[in-house]
Amino acid sequence: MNETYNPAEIEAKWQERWEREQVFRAPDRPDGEKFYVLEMFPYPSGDLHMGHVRNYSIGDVMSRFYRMNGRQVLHPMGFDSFGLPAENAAVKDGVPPQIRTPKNIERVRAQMKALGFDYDWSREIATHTPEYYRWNQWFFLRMWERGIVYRRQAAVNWCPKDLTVLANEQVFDGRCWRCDTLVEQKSIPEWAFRITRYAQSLLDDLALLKEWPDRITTMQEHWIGRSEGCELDFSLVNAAGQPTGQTVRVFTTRPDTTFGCTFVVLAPEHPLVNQITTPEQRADVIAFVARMKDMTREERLQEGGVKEGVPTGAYAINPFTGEKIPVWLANFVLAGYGAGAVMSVPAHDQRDYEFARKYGLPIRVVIQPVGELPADQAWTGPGTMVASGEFTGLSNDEGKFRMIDAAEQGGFGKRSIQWHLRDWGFSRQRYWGTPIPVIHCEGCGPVPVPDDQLPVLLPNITAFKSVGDAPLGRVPEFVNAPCPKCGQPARREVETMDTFVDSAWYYARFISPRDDKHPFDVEAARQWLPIDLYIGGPEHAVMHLLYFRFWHKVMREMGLVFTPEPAAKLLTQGMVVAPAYRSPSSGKWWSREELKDGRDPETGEEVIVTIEKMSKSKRNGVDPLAMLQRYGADTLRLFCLFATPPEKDVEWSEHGVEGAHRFIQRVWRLAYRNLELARGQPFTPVDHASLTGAARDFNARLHQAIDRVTTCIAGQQQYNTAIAACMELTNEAYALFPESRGRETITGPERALLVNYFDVVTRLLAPMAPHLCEEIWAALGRDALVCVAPWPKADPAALVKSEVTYAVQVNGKLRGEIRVSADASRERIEQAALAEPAALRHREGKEIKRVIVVPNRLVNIVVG
RNA sequence: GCUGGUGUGGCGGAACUGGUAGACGCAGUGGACUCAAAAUCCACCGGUCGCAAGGCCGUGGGGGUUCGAUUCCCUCCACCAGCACCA
Repeated sequence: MNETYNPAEIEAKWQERWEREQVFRAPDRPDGEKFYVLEMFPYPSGDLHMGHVRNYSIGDVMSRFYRMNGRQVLHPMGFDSFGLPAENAAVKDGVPPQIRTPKNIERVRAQMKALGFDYDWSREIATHTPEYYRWNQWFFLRMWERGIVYRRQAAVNWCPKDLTVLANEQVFDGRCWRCDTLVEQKSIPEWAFRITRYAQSLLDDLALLKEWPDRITTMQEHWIGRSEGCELDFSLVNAAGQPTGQTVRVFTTRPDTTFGCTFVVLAPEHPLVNQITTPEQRADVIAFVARMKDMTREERLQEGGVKEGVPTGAYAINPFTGEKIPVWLANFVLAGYGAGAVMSVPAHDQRDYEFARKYGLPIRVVIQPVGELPADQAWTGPGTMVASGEFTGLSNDEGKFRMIDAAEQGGFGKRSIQWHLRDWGFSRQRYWGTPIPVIHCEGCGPVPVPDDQLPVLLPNITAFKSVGDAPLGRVPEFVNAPCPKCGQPARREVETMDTFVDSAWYYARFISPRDDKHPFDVEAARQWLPIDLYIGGPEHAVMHLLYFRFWHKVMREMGLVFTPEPAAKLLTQGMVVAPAYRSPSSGKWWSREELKDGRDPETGEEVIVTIEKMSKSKRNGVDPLAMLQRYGADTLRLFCLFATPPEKDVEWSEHGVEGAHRFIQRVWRLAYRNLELARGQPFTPVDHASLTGAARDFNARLHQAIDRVTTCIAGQQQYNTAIAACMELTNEAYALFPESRGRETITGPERALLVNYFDVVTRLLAPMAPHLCEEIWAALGRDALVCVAPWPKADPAALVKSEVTYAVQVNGKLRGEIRVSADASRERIEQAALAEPAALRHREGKEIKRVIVVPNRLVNIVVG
């Protein structure tokens, strides 16, 4: 230990020793209480950003904390290394992904090591390697056998910039989740996972996720979107009322309002549109359908809720009233939901109401609320059924069930549940992903590649162009293959898998990452899973986290895992944000350095300052490597943890970093200055009862700090307050052992307290600032590493207070304080409070009505 | 519009189960050390009235329950996030 704190030197030293001694290596199977902590693995883009540093720092605290608490810890790391950015970069600069990716992984891994994270690197995986993706293919085949994989022709979300299909979850506000481009609709064949088969269990099991943030489970609940109701068939008739033999099926959650249904509306894409449109309406209908088709889904929904429609000229029979009602088309009816058709009840549905008012369609009230019907809008609440034939007089709740029963008996309807969740279309028209193990044969159709031919290797493409078809189709050696069934020449599937497939099960691969016979060791997985703590950003609330749960349920059915859910606890950490500067006229982003006196350097106009997530495009990023060089890993980590609780966004602050750095140096200086006194001394239990004065207070603080830090980390996961407790303790140590105090005066129990302070503070801080603590720990003469030292335990005797401070209030207002011994009787406390001079002043001349004594807290004297 | 969340000093944030609001850090002010500066150490640091002792106000606004409310209830406001014509 040197006089000056030199992070570069000590951090490299300890990282090297940790690696040499393999201290973070997890056993194949845990032989005690286990703790599996996992951070969402990164896409290796080349350099870590601050968000990663924060995410991984949190995981590292938990991992190190539980290791010191005697758990068998599994804390692995890998790379989500397939994906578009590498491929898009290749189009730009010609460096193919298979060259770029391993280089990037090396850089990122080195950066992670420089930050001192305690990963078990022997378990590293990278999803772009055949050793990994062959198991994606293996799962694909198993899921095919189970009917979970299928091929469909569907209207898909197409990102024209990334040139690929996107699943529903991957579209935000009509834009691509990755590049923010407006998504188009396109009809092409694709592969899909039947995730909807698991909709009910994905929904039900949210209840098991008690340690997931509510907002994440709520978002999933909404996304899965279960809606209960019934389907009803409406027979079609012509204008003269003669049956055409066709029926249109609608879905409704409000069968109780059917007597008020005065028209039926189809989606413009509804398959019946062509057949039922009358000649008189044909021109209007064709124009309307064409106009809707030209609009993106986004535009169609965007129009501020303007309802538009056109009559088809056809009519339907309301199955309950027998009445002839018109059939319309409207923009607000979606082909993809329910039956693509609705029965419109304008009196009791706001959309239908607006539509009916606009086009002069009849509005018929069939549910009477307790009070008045609202004016100028639909009544969508509960009530009594009126004008509803035999159901009149029932509550609408009961009517709902009776009418479904009637419809089922009449053969024109049935109970039905609709879901917002769609199947997961996972084929991607790109190169850098897992090849889909299928061969298309003219005679046999799509044929799965047999297991013994796995992996289907990704061919080595080196020339990239930006075109809208799958690049693998341009590699004849890859495409041409014999049909596994009939042996005739056939063509391989040229699309690749969505990279969310890779991340759907990687947590299980970490259990036995080198297994070349199975995706993972089932017995080891039984012991290691579920993940005890999963940490990542909330942006994956309904993409990754839904697929990940789905895949786990499939694996459970396959007998590979044994818990209903993959992760017991989820911690969603906030973003790292910083001020960003934008010109109001050009919309151009500037870095802080580029600004001239806070103004746009080109136009001189005042820039708009907003707090934004750190990003290259907004030019407000801070490079972790530069910070690492300037302050060291411990400071950087400590800042990320101290600034704010983990779920909140943390605003980057250079001042804040300096504060963290200052604290580290404060601990360092105190240690260095007292090294001679403390070296070679073991932790010495001190008899608290024998201590007096400042020494006694200090010992109490020391043990309180142990308590606080432990509950802050294990309980509420508030690392900011854990660190604050260490700072307070250090401030106390400075007060008791100031620099001015001669070393020779620190003897006996005081010397033991000094030693114990270092002994405890290095262990308490070790999960957060591990290198600093190793260095001081070693300087104290400890042989073993602090990262495997046992977590300190508070001495209960030191936590018991002999004297307690009571606040004295008069009518709830603080007036003074008294100190009484901890075992004082209620009467003694009351007496002392009544004698307190300040309180006395405030109640003189008034009658005491009541005295409230709250043990260990306060005395409130109520006067009148 | 719906759902969820948040609102505390100049700033980031603390506060157990209703019990002394503002821990800890940042910024700021003053002092010690220094030839000087930096670094460091110490002290002060919500507003307001007051020379002071001390008083009054104060956790988005208003109301309520309570001896006592940042915490519980009602209501309003602001901001953030997600979903959004889902029948």
